[in-house]
Amino acid sequence: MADSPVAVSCSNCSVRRLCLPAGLSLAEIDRLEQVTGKKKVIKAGESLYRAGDSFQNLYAIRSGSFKNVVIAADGDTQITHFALPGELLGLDAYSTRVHSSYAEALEDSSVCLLPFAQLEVLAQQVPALQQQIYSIFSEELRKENEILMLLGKRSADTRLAALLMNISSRYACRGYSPNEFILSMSRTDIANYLGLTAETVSRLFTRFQKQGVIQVNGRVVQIQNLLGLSEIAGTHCGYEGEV
Amino acid sequence: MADSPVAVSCSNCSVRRLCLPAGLSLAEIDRLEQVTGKKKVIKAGESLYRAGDSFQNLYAIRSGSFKNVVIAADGDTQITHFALPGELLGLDAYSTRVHSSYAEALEDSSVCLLPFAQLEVLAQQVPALQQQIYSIFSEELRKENEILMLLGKRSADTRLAALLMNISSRYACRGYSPNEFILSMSRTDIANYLGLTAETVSRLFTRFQKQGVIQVNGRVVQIQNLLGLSEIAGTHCGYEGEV
DNA sequence: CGCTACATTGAATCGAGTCAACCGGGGTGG
DNA sequence: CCACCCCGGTTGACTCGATTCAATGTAGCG
Repeated sequence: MADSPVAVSCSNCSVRRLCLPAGLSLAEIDRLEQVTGKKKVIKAGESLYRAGDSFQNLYAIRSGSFKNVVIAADGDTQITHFALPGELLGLDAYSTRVHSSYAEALEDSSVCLLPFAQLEVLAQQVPALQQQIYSIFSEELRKENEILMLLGKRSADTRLAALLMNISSRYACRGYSPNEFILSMSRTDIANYLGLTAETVSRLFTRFQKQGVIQVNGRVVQIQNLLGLSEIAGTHCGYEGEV
Repeated sequence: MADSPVAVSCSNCSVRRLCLPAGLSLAEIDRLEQVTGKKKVIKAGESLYRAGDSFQNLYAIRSGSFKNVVIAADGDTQITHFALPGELLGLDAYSTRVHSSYAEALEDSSVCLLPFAQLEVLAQQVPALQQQIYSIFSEELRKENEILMLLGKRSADTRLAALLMNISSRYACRGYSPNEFILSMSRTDIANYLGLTAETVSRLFTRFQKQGVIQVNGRVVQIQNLLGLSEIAGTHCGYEGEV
């Protein structure tokens, strides 16, 4: 929401290190910027795309955060990802040409539109971009594997601790404090993502607080004992090397 | 195991429809075959690659089946995928250049080696191949999302029913009977994949049998009431459109 | 001011895990 | 050839973590 109306450019974007331009030369970034002209602002609670929408763009988050949600045939939902600045949304729609999930802003946010048809052509000409796209796809797969491990094998407290570690380290990557942050998602969202109920998540927050590993006040979280938290997470700290 | 020693070629491969050549012209497949020369046979229980191995190849399954397993810091494992002929293994290692998971043959199997460095160069020249690679990556992401839903939200019986539906439909895609098949994985593997214990899986098999939806004898499964099974799976049949 | 949505807390329930015993087939070695 | 063991699978009894249901608290907003 605090975005000035200046032209969008990767070269002065604060998350370029984490985003599509990573690993590209200045000349290559120049060419990329011819594709990434448009910016879009999304208010908290609004959708960037919906399940069923035709696939046109990838979206690179400039600021804010999103939840990515898949919907089962019976209407049940599962949050698969909390996305932060620098991350790409919409990758899973490429093969079917239709979005099978939706992305909803957790706070007022802004994104770059990346028309995939154009991006594809450019990647054909710029090997480094091609490689970066593969890299992002591959990294997404690796991250999903970590979450599978969390949902398949871990107890409730381990799951929540791992999520907190993960968010903390991703904020740190983006230059924010790893020890104090505001969760942009509700307890219900956290519970959905972790395969738990909101009640369980709430109880865990108060338990962690009693144990002295964190301090919670609504959505404001301070980590007071990072080591303790990582022990609860079982050294699966932030599910390792997450961005 | 039943593979003759003829040269590997995509054009006469029974799973080319499901694999990398899908959507390529004959001329393009010709070029692809210059990259995919080598075949490798893997015996049941052996690894195709291990966690920590450097990333050199993608592997396309010609025959047999594999489990893909991620390993946590504490040694705990999670099967993320049961892979069948036509599917690609190793995609998640691209970004780090190191395999973070391992792939183990569930039965005697054979694979094509796809040196990624060469594949990448070829994809740069052949847009249809480029698109097929994106498509496979994207499809993998979509499939993982379905599994997340399964692990995050579903009861034990729903999980197993969904897996059976999934395997059934994937066999059907490959020209085998959807109603009678031999599971190539152990109960323990199924349990690990579904986030359950072997005991629970075993109990479910006998319960499904008592309910008359399937007939089980060790690893031989006959589906007797597909509709009933899909109802237990909650219409999340085979987690939709799986290959 | 009161409505609504989100969050917390408590008590009771239940699904799946744990622990342990047992079965049966296949391979090994005496 | 048979005895034995080992491993995968099955079954039962008990336990426990997380859900469910319900009540209460709290903050933001028209």
